Amino acid sequence: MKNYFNLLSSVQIFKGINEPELSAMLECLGAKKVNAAKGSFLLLAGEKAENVGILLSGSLQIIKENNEGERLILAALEPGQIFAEALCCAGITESPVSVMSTAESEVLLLKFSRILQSCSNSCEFHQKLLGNMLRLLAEKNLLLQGRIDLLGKGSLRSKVMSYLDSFESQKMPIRIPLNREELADFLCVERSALSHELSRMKKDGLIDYRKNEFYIL
Amino acid sequence: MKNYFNLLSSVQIFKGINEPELSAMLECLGAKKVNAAKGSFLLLAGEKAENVGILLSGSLQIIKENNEGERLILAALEPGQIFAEALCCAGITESPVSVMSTAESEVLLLKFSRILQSCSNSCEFHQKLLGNMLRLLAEKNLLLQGRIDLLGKGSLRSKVMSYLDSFESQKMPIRIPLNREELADFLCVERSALSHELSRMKKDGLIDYRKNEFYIL
DNA sequence: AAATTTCCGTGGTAAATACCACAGAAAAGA
DNA sequence: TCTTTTCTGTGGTATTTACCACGGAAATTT
Repeated sequence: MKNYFNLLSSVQIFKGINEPELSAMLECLGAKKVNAAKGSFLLLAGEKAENVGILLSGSLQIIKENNEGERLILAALEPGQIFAEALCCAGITESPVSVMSTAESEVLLLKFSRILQSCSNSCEFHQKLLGNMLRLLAEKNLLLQGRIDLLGKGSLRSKVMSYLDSFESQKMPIRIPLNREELADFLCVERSALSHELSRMKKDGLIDYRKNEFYIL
Repeated sequence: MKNYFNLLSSVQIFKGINEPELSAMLECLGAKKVNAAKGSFLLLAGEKAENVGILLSGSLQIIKENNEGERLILAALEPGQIFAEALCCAGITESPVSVMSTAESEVLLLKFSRILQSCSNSCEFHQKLLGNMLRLLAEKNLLLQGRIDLLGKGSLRSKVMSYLDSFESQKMPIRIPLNREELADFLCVERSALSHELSRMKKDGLIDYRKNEFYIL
């Protein structure tokens, strides 16, 4: 497990916990490393999530199938990210989503019940762990809230402005990390409709842009 | 404080904690009851939230002002509901929202730092409290996620269907708790556009409804 | 460099939704 | 009961967005 220390120490859920403590904790938490072949599932919709997962290597997708059988990709996970934490914390008995490995992946599973209960060794870092967990959930909460604000905007134009405003703290050539198609997906609109609106906004003197460098005027 | 025991025991954050334990915990948590006059603010945008609030009586609104100075009401709280928990847990130093009392209100404030640290009395119910907190945040998380799914739907028709589907476990006359205007707000569309689409859906044989009783056909 | 692929803007049309106005139904009050 | 107010549906028009098709720019590959 030690070869993953660098990665694990960068995982938000273990923030502020250093190596010797971490090793003890992993023991406490019933950590189990599993390998997932490409195309295999770490969690199926309908199951109960008993473990919080940490992706060590490879890649995962969080997938939701609607009643028409269409697969919607809710998120693509990279190494270091965690999954199923909200399901565990909420005690959901029938997961609405599945987790699929999209490559040969290594995953660390932590028993959620052990996260909650202070372990028999009563290791002093449970508190830190719980604080981290709270912070993670709360941050995601605020992130989701922001996304709802944005999606609730009536017009495509205000969605774009909201999106750009979310970078407000930074200096002006705003370099957005999404290409047009990804931005359109994020704003839940058509790519070409987005392009149309962007050029209208440029014509109206609201913004300027070249590829993914934007300026609010 | 005792006169609020019935209310407090129904507050999710105290679920599973009975009266004698609760009294001790409130001490632990530095609970402080404050009265808020109508129109006064319990938290201002830009401040740091240090306390988790529980509304005992009266009513509160969570308000966000955008850069055009328009006030958007994010939520209206009723007695028994809590607020500022996500801000506290995420350690946000500049709240993006304000909390205003819209009536003569009584509020219980709990120091967040005390929630996190196991208190000197090391009362055994901190663990339960933390578990409740995790659950609350996670449930809200999933709720928000569902709302994003819905808002991301392209058409008004699929928004309506998503909304109705969310009641799927229940038997058929689905009684929705919102009137047309509120439903329109929730779906982020115009009320009259919603009415138009509803009657089209009825004409197309997808649904039937009378006032707020709906049937999926 | 040439060829291929991906990305992006644009025109035009169809469809969806917003917006306005109004009227009847239902609910609340007097 | 009568009045008043709120809620809901509907018609009509304006606006917005989706959708399709295409071509040029930029990046990638050969």
